[in-house]
Amino acid sequence: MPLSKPMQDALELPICPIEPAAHIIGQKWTLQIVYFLLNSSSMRFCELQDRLGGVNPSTLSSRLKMLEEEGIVRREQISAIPPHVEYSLTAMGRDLEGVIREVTRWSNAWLCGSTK
Amino acid sequence: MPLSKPMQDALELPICPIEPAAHIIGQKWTLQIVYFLLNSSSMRFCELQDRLGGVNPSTLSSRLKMLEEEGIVRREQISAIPPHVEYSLTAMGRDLEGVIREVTRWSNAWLCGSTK
DNA sequence: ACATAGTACTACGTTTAGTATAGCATGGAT
DNA sequence: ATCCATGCTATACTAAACGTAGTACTATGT
Repeated sequence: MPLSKPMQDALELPICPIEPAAHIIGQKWTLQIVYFLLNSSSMRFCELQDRLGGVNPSTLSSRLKMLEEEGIVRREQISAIPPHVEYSLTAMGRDLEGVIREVTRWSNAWLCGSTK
Repeated sequence: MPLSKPMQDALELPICPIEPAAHIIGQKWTLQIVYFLLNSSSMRFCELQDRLGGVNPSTLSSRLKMLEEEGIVRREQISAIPPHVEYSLTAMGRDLEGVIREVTRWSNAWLCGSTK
């Protein structure tokens, strides 16, 4: 049954419950970044840059900053020699595994479908 | 030495299997459009516009066109009176339900967590 | 006949997001 | 001192999304 909304729709159009998530996921590179971090526990900036195949470093930088602010990615300065930075997923980020799994399934079924 | 790049790295960078899906999903409004169409079997242009809360009609138009080309959305001209257009999901689009379900779960767990 | 309203858009000009390319800062190694 | 690697930032450009307005069609009211 399609959700029919009576009279109060102007005031409170049924809020789309995925809107805040869509705001994060619906940005370029977010899903791919999470995908790679899920598979490798931690990665460096340049490593991500290589894997993502041609993302521009400004975009990657701001995307990682946003994901850190949202609590999805953790940034750690490693003071070893040579010092560097490692990015990994928080619990919140790791919990996106279900989303990634479903996206992968759908992608394999309908987009990369030739090898099903 | 960190990963030195011989000559064949272009050949064997593990391709990200969600890239084609991310290209579709990682565009503004796509997830919300699919969410609403999953819940209502078919919707009109203006109805989507209202529910999405302030999407610009050019963007909605091009997004629907893209989704139709990808095989996710079906567009039907209804020749009743008054004539209008109805948008609905194809089988490919309906199969995104698992993705939407996981996104909803994650969103409720971490973003809208206070309520529900 | 003419204006008004609903539906589904398109057109125009502006802002924001993302891009290509280059360069900077730090810390070894040579 | 010079070179390289890492992790970015800076600059200038293009593409995506935006707000607002308007068009084309049909129907309905005056």
